[in-house]
Amino acid sequence: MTTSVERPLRRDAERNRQRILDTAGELFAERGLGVSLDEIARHAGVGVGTVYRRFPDKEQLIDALFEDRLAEILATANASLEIEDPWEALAQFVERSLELQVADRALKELLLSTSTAHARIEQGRSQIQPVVEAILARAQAAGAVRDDLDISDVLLLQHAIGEAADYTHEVAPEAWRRILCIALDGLRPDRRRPTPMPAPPLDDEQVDCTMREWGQRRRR
Amino acid sequence: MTTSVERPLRRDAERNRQRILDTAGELFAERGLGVSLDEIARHAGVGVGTVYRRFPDKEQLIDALFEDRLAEILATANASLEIEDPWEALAQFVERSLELQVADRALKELLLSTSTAHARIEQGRSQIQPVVEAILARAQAAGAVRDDLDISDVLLLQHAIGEAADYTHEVAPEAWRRILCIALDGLRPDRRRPTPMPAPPLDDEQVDCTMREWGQRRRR
DNA sequence: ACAGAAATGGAAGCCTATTCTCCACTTGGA
DNA sequence: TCCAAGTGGAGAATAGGCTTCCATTTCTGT
Repeated sequence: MTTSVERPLRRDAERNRQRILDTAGELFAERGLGVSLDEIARHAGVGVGTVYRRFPDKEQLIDALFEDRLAEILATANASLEIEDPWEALAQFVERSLELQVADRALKELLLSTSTAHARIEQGRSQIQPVVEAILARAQAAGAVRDDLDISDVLLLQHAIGEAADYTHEVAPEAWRRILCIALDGLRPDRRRPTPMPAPPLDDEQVDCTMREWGQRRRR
Repeated sequence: MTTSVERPLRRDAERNRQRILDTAGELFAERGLGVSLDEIARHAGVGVGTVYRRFPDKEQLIDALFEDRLAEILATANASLEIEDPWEALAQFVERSLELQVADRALKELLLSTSTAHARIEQGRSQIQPVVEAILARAQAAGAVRDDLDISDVLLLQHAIGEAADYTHEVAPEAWRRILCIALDGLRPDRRRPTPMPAPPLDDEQVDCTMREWGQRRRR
């Protein structure tokens, strides 16, 4: 290998590299992995050429960015495993993990799809799975969750609720918590009263806005 | 108006028109409103020109197709309103409406977004809303549903579960029923036992396939 | 202060995909 | 038989993405 000696970047280059990483992080978070490199460059105040000089292609930029975001979810899962109440552990994990996904659209996309292009991210995900399994198993053993619940249901619920969050994101950024509340209530083996809703419902105008906004986004 | 006399189409033209409508219906159902007119023409075995001769643009083709599909949902809602048990009425409506949406991706897209381009469809949707409101109000009056539930939650739940259905569609087309089951259990004001799940969970391999497949679809 | 290596910007080339137009040709049916 | 109605599909127009290239600018060590 001729590139084995890593010579440090020139100071301005290092600054630009960081700028690109930061900007890409923000744009991906806001609008998903679809954002073009042209746009990232523009927002970062550099030329496209500069982006390509640092990151051979889009995939590698993404890898560089999201490795540690996945670690965050893993940490969340582990933290939940420490919570004494087995039900609280599960509920907290789902809620916290959804919060992260809602705050970062690209993270959600990476979490829910597999691609051979992102080996390192793939690996991050495979570390999370067993922890979630443990959280679920414990809750089930304690009789805190319906016992026909499967780990795949947890994944699907996250996808479903995450999508609802996207839907209302611009208009009522907390509305997804209502759906989560309903879903969590549905996970309990028995229940006397509904859990109080953590957010107000959408009014007619908000529903209108949401649908109009969604229509426009689709059209793009 | 010079076009007031509607002269009938030549027989071959009428046959082609129907072919286009049928094919478009199938393709839209399968892959959503994103399908191109070129593709519709190819599948219908006609030239693009023929499509444009019959339908000035894509919007009008869509309008022509989906007016009666919306009527179907309206009929479903009205039918549910006839059901004696107020809880069953709500549950059946949500389930049946989701079944229609799962079977037709384009229908789902139209149902959840607003666009000035589709006035007639817009109008169809506005007829459905009050019926759903009535179904919900009745269930609430009977104490069959948690009373902090709002009509907007029903919409959001449909969006969420419909999306989950899309996610697993290729691999486990019935999996969404599990999520619906959980959500419906979450809507009840109290509950001693979980409702039995209506479908088996996904196994590891199915989860893998789902995620891989989803990753590929996104990339397009 | 200067040489020269490193880094830069962004126009340009090259994709792929879409919607929609146009017209030489074919076909149905009075 | 004849001609208005109908047809197919090449291609214009538009849009948007990724990637390359190189004349120019900026840094850094001496």
